[in-house]
Amino acid sequence: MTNYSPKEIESKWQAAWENTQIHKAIDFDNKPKYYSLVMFPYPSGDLHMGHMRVYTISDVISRHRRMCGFNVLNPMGFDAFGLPAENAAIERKTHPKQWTQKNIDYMKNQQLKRMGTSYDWDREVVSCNSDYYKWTQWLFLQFYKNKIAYQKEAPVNWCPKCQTVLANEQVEDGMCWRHDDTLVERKMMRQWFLKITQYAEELLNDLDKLQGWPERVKLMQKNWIGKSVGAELAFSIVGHENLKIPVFTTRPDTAFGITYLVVAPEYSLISKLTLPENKDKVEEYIKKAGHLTEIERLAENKEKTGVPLGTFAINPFTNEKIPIWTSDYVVLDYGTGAVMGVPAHDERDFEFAKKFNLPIQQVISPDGLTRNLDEAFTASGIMINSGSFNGLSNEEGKIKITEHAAKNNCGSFRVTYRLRDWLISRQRYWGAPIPVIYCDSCGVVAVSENELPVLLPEEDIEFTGLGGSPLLRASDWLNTKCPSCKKNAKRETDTMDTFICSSYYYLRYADAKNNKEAFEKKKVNYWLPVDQYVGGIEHAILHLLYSRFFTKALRDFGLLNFDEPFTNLLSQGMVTMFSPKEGKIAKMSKSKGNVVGTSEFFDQYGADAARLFILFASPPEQEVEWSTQGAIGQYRFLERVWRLFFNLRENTSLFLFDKFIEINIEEPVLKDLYRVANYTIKTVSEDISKEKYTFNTAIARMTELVNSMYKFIIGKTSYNDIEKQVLSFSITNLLKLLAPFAPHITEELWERLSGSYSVHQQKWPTYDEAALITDEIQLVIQIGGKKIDVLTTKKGLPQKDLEIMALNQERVKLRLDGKELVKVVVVPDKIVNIVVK
RNA sequence: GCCCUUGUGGCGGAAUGGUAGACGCAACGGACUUAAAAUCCGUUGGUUUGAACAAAGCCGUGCCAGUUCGAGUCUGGCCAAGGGCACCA
Repeated sequence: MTNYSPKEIESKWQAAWENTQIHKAIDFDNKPKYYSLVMFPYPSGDLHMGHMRVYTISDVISRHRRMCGFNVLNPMGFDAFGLPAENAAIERKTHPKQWTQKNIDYMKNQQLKRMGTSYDWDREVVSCNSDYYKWTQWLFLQFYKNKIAYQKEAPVNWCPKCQTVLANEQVEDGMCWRHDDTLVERKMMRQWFLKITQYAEELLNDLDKLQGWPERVKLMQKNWIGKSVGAELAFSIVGHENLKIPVFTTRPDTAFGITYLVVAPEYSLISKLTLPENKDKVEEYIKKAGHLTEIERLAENKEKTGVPLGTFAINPFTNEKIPIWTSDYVVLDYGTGAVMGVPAHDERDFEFAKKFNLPIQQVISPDGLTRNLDEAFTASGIMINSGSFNGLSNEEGKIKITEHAAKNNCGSFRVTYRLRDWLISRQRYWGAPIPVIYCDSCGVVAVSENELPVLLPEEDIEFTGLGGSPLLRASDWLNTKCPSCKKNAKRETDTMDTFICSSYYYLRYADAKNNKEAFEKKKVNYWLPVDQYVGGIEHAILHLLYSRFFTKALRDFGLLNFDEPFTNLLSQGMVTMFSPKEGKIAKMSKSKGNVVGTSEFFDQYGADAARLFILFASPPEQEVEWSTQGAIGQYRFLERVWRLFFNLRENTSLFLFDKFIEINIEEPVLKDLYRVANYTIKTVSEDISKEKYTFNTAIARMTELVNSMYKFIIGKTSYNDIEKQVLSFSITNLLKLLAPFAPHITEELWERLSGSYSVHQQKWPTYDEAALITDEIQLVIQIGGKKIDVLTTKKGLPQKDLEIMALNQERVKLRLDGKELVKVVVVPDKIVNIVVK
């Protein structure tokens, strides 16, 4: 017997798989297709055990589905544009491209392949290569043509560390998502946006179609989209007969209680609406508000501030003059950028009115009475002080008031979303250039499709990190001719958010080498949607929302035929470990100083053991704490499998055997082993299915089978024919069941067992239903629901017999003495519960 | 503040409303060995009675109620931890 040497066999089989191309996905194959996808990584340079998890989960699924007879697409690529490469360039004076390429080579060959993953590398995509970003740019042009990409001047989030603007989704608690210590600043800038809000309703509604998504992810998206139903009311302005201020409200029922209006400091009409004598104060206020960081503006207990503009509006319901104010508690890009102030029934308005002594008019009451309010009354109630609407419930009032406003031309029903348009320009070099040219005579002109790609200039670029994007100084590149009038013009220097690249990579995999189009429609419609997507919860909104939006927009452009890109989603939990820096268990990451590298462990114990541990230690959605001790435990399990195999081969001339045993097995211990083997096939198959994905219990069941086999063979050196069959059956099927989890050791043992290649091309086993039937059961006897005794009896006895048997047990009799028997509940073959008084 | 999720041994975690703690880690004991490591076989929730390595009892799934013959599992309330949103009108 040789020793189990993972290092040797793992590299041997990795080479064999590559040479024989057994993981190739075939376009339009006869077998049913299965698209298994894992979120492609950013090539940061070094994967650690924390990264292993997602690839392992996805690989187990891919390998299992192949054995089940699917034509599996399991691709891999790199999300290769982005800031770290550029920052590395600034620090180390290398080019971002070289840095990125070096990292990709290392991750691909030294890490992903060594883990035993089964990717079809022929379909690799690298988003920073021009044969990929050409299509990123082409898609941008489609968005532009369809008026979904547009420019606007807007208050944007600026990260001083990234030196660029960020999308809303990329700001967390007022901090940059990449720098949780860096406050995002607010700036007014002219920027490129994608009109994701046009799809808000569909993005929300189609969440219901995503039966295979975790509820929490759908809920997060729902909250992010943030639909509110209400009304828009328009207010005339005293002295400006042709102007109106529209406001959005969810409480039109409180219209009679409006005592003022507030507009955002950035509101476009603000200077027009400001009286000369208020001008200085208002301008000063606007300036101050503009300088606040997001966190200061949103601070929870921040006292309300604001100044009056001096002009008045008319409340169309009461015909009263109400003052117009500006305050930073109103944000420009939600609703209409203006709100109606109803202090009696809104906490924020109440606070504002108290501070500035504005009138408070109660119009909703729980009991119909008016009283002095100490705080805003925000609950439901009856309408009062509301003219002809008095006495209505406020819910009815919402409808009646809006209808009334519509009739009088000062309002309508309206729905608003919290979702904002996606800001996609970035003031950085290492991204796909936005294919647009600025011409003094023609204005904004799109680069024509046959001029693509707009290549990133690579020569003579200096990375200093100062003075904005290096593209601003690449004069040969920057200065160009206008596509329409041929006069001198300048290129757009902003590049695209890298989330654009990752919003369609899963489509490109279907046709990765196509140099004529982004993808052939037929191929995309064949492979997509993705059957199983695996990735981290951190993309619950970001990448997953953007990709859903892309799919819907591309469908509307006629490029594909489906509504949702990812049918099933598995959000795996993070890998944690004790961090000495934080003094607690934390997500494994370089910055927290708690990473465990892959190479050392692979060298000593093998990728198979690492894969098993990471799957075994907890269910996939939960966190898992890395423990090298625990992983060694799985290495020991593999050694046990290895030794068991050679022990049996020496003593029983083990052979490939996967037929069911038809004759009745007499020997009870052997019969039980056969039952356990079949039970293992059943449960592992269930645990690995998409309804469960409980790889931890699947591995536990296989461990139990191995333990049972050890118990069976202990002290035995010779075996009869039927024993040889049962043992061969158990080993043959164990190797197949274990193959997706531990692909190398099973391949090696399979070759030794069968002399053939490959275990990964075997059919997934089925189990012998008859073997699972036992003729004895454990009957539990309870008194008042508490376990008293357990009897082993024949299966299928009548209820009455079980009851008599239970009542005759000594331990039962002892306890029933002097008590009154109320009733006996019998669950056949399971339990007898005796109820006493 | 609003919404969601999770609370089970020393630890990670198992349990279609029916024997709580599968499987693994750690710990301990035995066999093998000159010895150690490795391996194989066991023990391991707490507690009480008992001379006992015999045997038996009681308690136990965050806390308090409820439904049920029976609750880790279902319902309501509370506590704690984690996550999402947040001056969104």
